Formats: sequence, C-alpha cells, structure tokens
Amino acid sequence: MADERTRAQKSARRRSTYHHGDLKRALTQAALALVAEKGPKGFTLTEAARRAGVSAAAPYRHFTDKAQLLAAVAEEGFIQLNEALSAAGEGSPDPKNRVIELGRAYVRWAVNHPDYYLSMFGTEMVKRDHPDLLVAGGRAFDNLVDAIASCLDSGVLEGQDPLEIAGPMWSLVHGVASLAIGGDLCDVGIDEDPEALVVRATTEFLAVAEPA
Amino acid sequence: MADERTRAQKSARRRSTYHHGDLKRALTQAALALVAEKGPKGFTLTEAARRAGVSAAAPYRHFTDKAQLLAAVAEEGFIQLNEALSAAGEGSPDPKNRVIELGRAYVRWAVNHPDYYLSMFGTEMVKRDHPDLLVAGGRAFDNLVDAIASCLDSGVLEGQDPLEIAGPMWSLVHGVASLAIGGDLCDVGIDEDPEALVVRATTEFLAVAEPA
DNA sequence: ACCTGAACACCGTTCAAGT
DNA sequence: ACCTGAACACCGTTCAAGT
Repeated sequence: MADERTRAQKSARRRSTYHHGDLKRALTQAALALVAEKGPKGFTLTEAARRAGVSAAAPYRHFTDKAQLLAAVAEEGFIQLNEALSAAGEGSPDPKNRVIELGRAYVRWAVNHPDYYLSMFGTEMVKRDHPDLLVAGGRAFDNLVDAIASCLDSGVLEGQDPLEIAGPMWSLVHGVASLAIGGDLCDVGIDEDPEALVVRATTEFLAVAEPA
Repeated sequence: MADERTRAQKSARRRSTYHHGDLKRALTQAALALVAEKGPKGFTLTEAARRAGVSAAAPYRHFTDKAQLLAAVAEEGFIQLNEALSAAGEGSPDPKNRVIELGRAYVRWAVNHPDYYLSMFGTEMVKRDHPDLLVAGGRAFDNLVDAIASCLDSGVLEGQDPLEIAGPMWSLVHGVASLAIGGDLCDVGIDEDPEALVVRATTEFLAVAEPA
C-alpha cells in the first residue's frame, strides 16, 4: 500500500518493523549469518525469520520450505568459492601450476568457511531440487576443468577428456577439505597443514599425466 | 500393568515389551534401522524409543543425548567398514594391488551404505566427543596404513612415513565416496562408475611413488 | 500481495513419580 | 535401577484472517 511504500523508501530512518521491500533478501542474509555462527545444523527457519523481524510463517511467502532457504545459502557459498578460485587461477599463469593453486585455494576457502562448505555438501537438502545451485556449483567446477584443458592444449599433460582428470582431482581436493573440516585427518594422526597436503598430493598426481 | 507383564514374558518366549534386559541394544538396533531407512537426517530419538517400545524419556537412562546414540550407529558403521576392508585386503596378496583394492572396497561399501557413511562423516555429532568412535575409525584406517607400509617395506613404493601416502590416499578415496553419494559427480557430468574412477585414480597416484 | 496469529503435529530434554 | 507421564521450550508448516 501507499503507506508501505513510504516506509520502504525511508528505510534508513524507519527500519523494517513492517517488513516491506525485500524480505527475501533479508531472510537470506539472516540465514547466512546464522549458518556462519552456528553451522548448517543450528540453522533454523524460525530464527531466521525472527532476525528478519517477521513472523515464523512469513518466509513461506518467499521460499517453499526450509530447504530452499538453505539452498540459497549454499548458492551464495558456491558463488564465493567460484570467486576465490577465479582469483587464484588468474594469479597463476602457468597452466599446471594453476591447477595446483586451484586445489590450494579450494581447500583454503573450505577450511576458512566450514559452515558454508557444509551447507554446500551436507545432506540437509538435495541439490537436484535446486537448479540454481547446480549452475553455481558447475561454474565453480569449471575453473578446474578449464585449467586442466589448458594443460592438455599446451601439452603439459596428456589425456583426452579434461573430465577424466578433473574427476579424480576434485575428489582429492574435496576429500582433503572435507576430512580437514571434520577433524578426521587430525584424529588419525595426520597433522600436516591441509593446504600443504593438497599441494603435495595434487603435484604428485599431476606428475603421472606428464608426457614422457 | 499385569497385562503388559504377561505380554512381555511370552512374545516369542521372552522378548521385551517390558524393555528390561538390554534396552540399550534395542535402541541401537532401532537407530540402525531408522538410519538405514530414512538417513541420519530423518533419524529421531523419539521414534527410536517408540520402535523399542519405550517412552521418549527412557533412552536417557542409557545415552546422555541423541548424539551419543547416533555415535553408536556410526561406530557400528566403522566396524562394518573395517570388516569390508579387511576382507578386501586379505583377498589381495600383492601389496600395491591391495592398496588399490582397499580403495575400491571403501568406495563400494560407502556407496552401498550411504546412510551409514553419512552418519560416520556427517555433522550431526563431533567425533572427538566419542572415544569409541575414534578407535573404530582408526582401526578401519589402519587397513590402509598397513597396506602402504607393506609397499614401502617391500620396496614397491618409495617413501618414509606411510602416513604421508595414506593421507592423500584416504582423501582421494573419501572424496570419491562422498561426491558419489551426494550425486555431485553426476551433477557435473561425470558418469563414470565411482569404483572404476577410484581404481583408476589410485593406480595413477601410486605410480608416482614407484622407484625409478 | 504480503504478513500475522493461532493452531497442529511433532522434536529433544528434564524431572518428579512410580515399580 | 529403570521406566513412565507430564511438562517445557522449541521446531516446521498450514491456514484463516487481517492490511
């Protein structure tokens, strides 16, 4: 209504007791903060609504359910991861070195943002149900595929399909990130820094595909 | 009441409508079934109690909280994984081949028991808080370490500490298992069978550490 | 169109009380 | 010692009703 319009426009003064403009964005922001604070496990739709200043039922005007709000968080995670990877890739002109640096940047980002990472690869929702999430995830993955393709093109690595190398490589990198976040490496007595470990492992792994 | 008592004593001779004997075991069994049916996410302490035929408060006589019951499930998972790995190891006398077969068996077990696997590596509880879990996990991991140590001893692989190879190797194998279960590999267009992928990847990885 | 309020069917957990 | 019953403080979700 007219009243609401005004309120929204001077939000700097009036705030949002009346939840005007983009509650959707406010909820996503609140969800992001909550996941960062308490992890994806402690994230609650009700509390996200509370922080956004609306009733517990309000979110259902913008998200079909809790999982969809969590998917929005995960999507933001993939976007940020993608940015971290792009930056790392641009900083490493040499194609093979770039692949290694992508691995390092991936693990670094994951370890520094464990809650995001868990929301991206946890089981609270099924990616398949959230197309935007698949797109964002695919974009992040493409950094790796492109770098490997460069290696193949320039003859630094041998192989046909870059995916044949990208699969194992992603598995390795995700495995390190995942086990590091879970504390599992430490639990079995591996105290090596995860970044160092992934650099060592990817370097060795890539050595195999080198031309003779 | 008296009625219930009678029921307890017969139901196949003795049974446990009266829940006496080992409710702890009954709860663990119920939890196992629930996790297998609905995944660790859908697992509920209340329903585990319901299936065991007791009130929602009863479990607290045997477990401090929900996480501890889930830890019992995860521990059982590690025990079964350990058995699968031991069997695979014994079937492969050649040391290097044994390492590869351990990777294959690991991924196979994980893909065939995704709910167990998720309860073992999910975030519903912190392993650190459950010593038995660390022990069981360590035992499973030792299969890999021992096999790698055999390779070093027999000179099939070069290196100092088996953990230096076991770390990347576990990361790789866990990464494949984890991404396969989550459907992430398929999502980015990698349709290769996870077992085949892990065999290929570990074989290549081990080739690097071969003596010249 | 967007939000509230009240309601429903659940949870995990605690605690007095029973046997 | 082990379990129940009732209670508490939450959830996610739905739906009529307000503006």
